[in-house]
Amino acid sequence: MTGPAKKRTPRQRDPERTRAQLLDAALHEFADHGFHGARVDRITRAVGCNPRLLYHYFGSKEKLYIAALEHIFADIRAQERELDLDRQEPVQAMRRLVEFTFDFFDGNPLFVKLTRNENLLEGRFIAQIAAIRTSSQPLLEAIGAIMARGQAQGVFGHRYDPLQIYVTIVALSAHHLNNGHTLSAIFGIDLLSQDWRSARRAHTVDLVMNALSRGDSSQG
Amino acid sequence: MTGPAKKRTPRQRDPERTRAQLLDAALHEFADHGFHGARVDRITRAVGCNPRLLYHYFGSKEKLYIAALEHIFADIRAQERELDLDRQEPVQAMRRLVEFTFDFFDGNPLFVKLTRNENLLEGRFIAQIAAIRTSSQPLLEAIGAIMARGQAQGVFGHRYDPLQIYVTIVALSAHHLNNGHTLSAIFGIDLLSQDWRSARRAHTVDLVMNALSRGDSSQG
DNA sequence: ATGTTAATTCATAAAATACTTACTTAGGCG
DNA sequence: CGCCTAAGTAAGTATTTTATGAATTAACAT
Repeated sequence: MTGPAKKRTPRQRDPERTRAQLLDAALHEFADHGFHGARVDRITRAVGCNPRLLYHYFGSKEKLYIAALEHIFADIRAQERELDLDRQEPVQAMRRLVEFTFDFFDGNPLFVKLTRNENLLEGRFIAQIAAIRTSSQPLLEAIGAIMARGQAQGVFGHRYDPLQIYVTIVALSAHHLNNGHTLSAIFGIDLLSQDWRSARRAHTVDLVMNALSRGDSSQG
Repeated sequence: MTGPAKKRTPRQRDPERTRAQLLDAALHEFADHGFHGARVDRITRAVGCNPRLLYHYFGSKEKLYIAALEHIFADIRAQERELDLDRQEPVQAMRRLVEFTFDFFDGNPLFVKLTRNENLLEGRFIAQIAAIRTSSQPLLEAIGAIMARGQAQGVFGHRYDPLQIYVTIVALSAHHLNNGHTLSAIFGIDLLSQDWRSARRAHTVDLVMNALSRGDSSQG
């Protein structure tokens, strides 16, 4: 019976929450400014805590960055696992993968931005994250399996390298997000508008399905 | 002792050369580290000149960055103009455009890197470069013309939006360069190796031509 | 209640970093 | 020759930014 002792103010003494808030703020800061442009100070101010805390929980700016990177990559793994591609017909499975991939990038600007920055750094930190490789191997195998089944059934034509196909899907899904600002400036059309992105989605699905299909099926 | 007075070291008093060296060093520095990560000090040390000179010629780090961006974008314009797409048969013209685009990105890592960083900055500076929009309009028109001719001749099928097609070409050509480090780390395969890039080239040409063609022509 | 440990704050050290002020020298031109 | 401007140098400085050392406060088991 601790009766009135229960009155703990919610913000006080909540390490997990503080840590989570710091990580979330870091995610946004690194996404918006890159590793070098990110300011530790801005992160702590966004959370409303002391700079000292950041070092208490994460040790350094680098380690915080790595934690953020790891966190965001864990997300895509989780979502990919729900896809359940093996139980569907090849054509439908492939269409579903393409749509999922497109929508994932479209709906996760943080992922897109952090990945871009990590590539600017030549992948210096992603290599330090264990279990990043193992997570995506099943995906490649799933793609290979879909293609093999499709070929056996005669609905798919020439068999491409699964990795090429996956890179193609990602490329078509994400390039306009990765390079939206320069492309928009160059062509005077907003590639990041909802309209353009919707059109891009249809185009992406179209292209991939067209590439895999036998070629004598779909022409209108 | 004015005898050896002729000993003017070649680096002295050569403004054009110094300026060009600064710009070139800046190009590499900004490409390798991004705007925020770039160090003015490193640039001047690479040239072997005094920091003051950089400000003498360019005014500020920002203006130097803009100058570098402008410089690298001037390159692609010049090369694009040589393509001469209107005089070739549609299929060949399109193939040539795809190959050129692929090879351009493949051979210009500086362009790829600077573009990536400019997108990280949300295109803050590219908008300030006049005449960047006008330069790429002819390209879109050329693509539209090729597609119209191809359709009229019956060698191309359904007509896509030229901008979608161009973004597709660029996406397939550049995504593995833009995201090579993360993709390589994830899949455990070096996407930046010469072998993989060669395979990617064939794949890119294949996909684009396949997308445009009527679909009943090429299947082996 | 009390001693221990973890969480938090304060104050600031220490290192980079973009940019300047003040000066020197080179070389074209009358 | 001697002036004048542009090119170049030497040596800062003001400011920002990462990172800590030590004091303070809350939580919790005993």
